[in-house]
Amino acid sequence: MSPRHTETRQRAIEVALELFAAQGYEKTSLREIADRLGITKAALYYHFASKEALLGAIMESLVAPIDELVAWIESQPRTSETRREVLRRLAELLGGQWSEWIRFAQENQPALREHREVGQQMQVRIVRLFGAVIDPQADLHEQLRALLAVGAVYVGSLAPAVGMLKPLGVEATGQELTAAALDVALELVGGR
Amino acid sequence: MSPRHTETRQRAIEVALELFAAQGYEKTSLREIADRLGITKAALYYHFASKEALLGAIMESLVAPIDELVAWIESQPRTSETRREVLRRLAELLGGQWSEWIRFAQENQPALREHREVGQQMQVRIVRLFGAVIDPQADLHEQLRALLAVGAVYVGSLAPAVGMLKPLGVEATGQELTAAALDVALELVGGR
DNA sequence: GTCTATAAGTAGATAGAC
DNA sequence: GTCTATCTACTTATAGAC
Repeated sequence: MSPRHTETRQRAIEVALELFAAQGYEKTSLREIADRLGITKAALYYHFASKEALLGAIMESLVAPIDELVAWIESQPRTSETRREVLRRLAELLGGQWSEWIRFAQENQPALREHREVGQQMQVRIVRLFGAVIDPQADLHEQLRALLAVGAVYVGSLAPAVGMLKPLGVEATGQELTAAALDVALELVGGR
Repeated sequence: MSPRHTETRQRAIEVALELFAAQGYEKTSLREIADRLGITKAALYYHFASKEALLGAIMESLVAPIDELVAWIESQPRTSETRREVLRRLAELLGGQWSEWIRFAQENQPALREHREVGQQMQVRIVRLFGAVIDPQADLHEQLRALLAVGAVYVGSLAPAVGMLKPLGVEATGQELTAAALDVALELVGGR
């Protein structure tokens, strides 16, 4: 059992998230993380029993805000207006505090899949999030539109991060794209 | 210079693509690839000067069909109907022969980014593909709708592969989702 | 074209002092 | 909590025989 709330431990989680997102999980060595923290590899092992444990700690810290949103969602009535509000909040989050995690998850799917408990924990959240937008009573076509609505919000938050806009000659800020994506998403679940 | 068209070389490319897509580039060792081929590591080095060269060879084999589509696109007049046809062909390809590559690229972004020539080669194609759907004369909002249209097709091809459908209780085949995604995409570029 | 053998490096992880 | 030192288990890559 390692200490849960030390300063170094917290910094390690932040640094590791950043490096994992930038270079990938496999490519990032514990030595590199330790160097950035100004400590040694061995010291890092005081805080985390293994590299995988460090990955787990990152997930824990990221899963908390997701749980809040999911809890709020599931406390709401399953109306069309709730679905629209979910999309709004999702767009907000994906463009904001989650953007780093999205990059991280996007670039480390193999690692997350390998470490099962860690990865499935996340999968469950995502499924519940999607579940809040998809009406189980609706017909297939409408369900798929809802699925794609979430996809649109996702793509809208992803494209600017990937630097897809400028090479295309599209003069838009990330915010503009996110807003446009939300428009499209709302339209898709709006019953058209 | 290694031989370009030997049997073993071709099989190596296929096996490597499969393993890289399944486990990630870093996690897959040359020993593992060699074992699957029934040869030794050193023999593999006869065909590819390095691990990175093997990655490059994979890209080469995948880039060819993309170039064909892009060439066709750019030979067509820039009409609204062309854009719609591009989306149709894109959906077809993403659901078919490209699906393995998409998975591969999706899961190996860090590796592809690191090996510059290899990764940017691909980036160029993608930009040209998007460029065929986005009308440079249109206003920003319409451009973003086109961007999201491609995103929808992409998500439509991705979701079934990721196994996102069943956990959500959505009873659809990959084909149905791909078709629905195409519907949505066409709607998005259809002038609302 | 494929092999054996081995070089040279780096990873994750541990022991034990301070 | 952090250190030095070390272990083991790989990895990519090369040299040279067959």
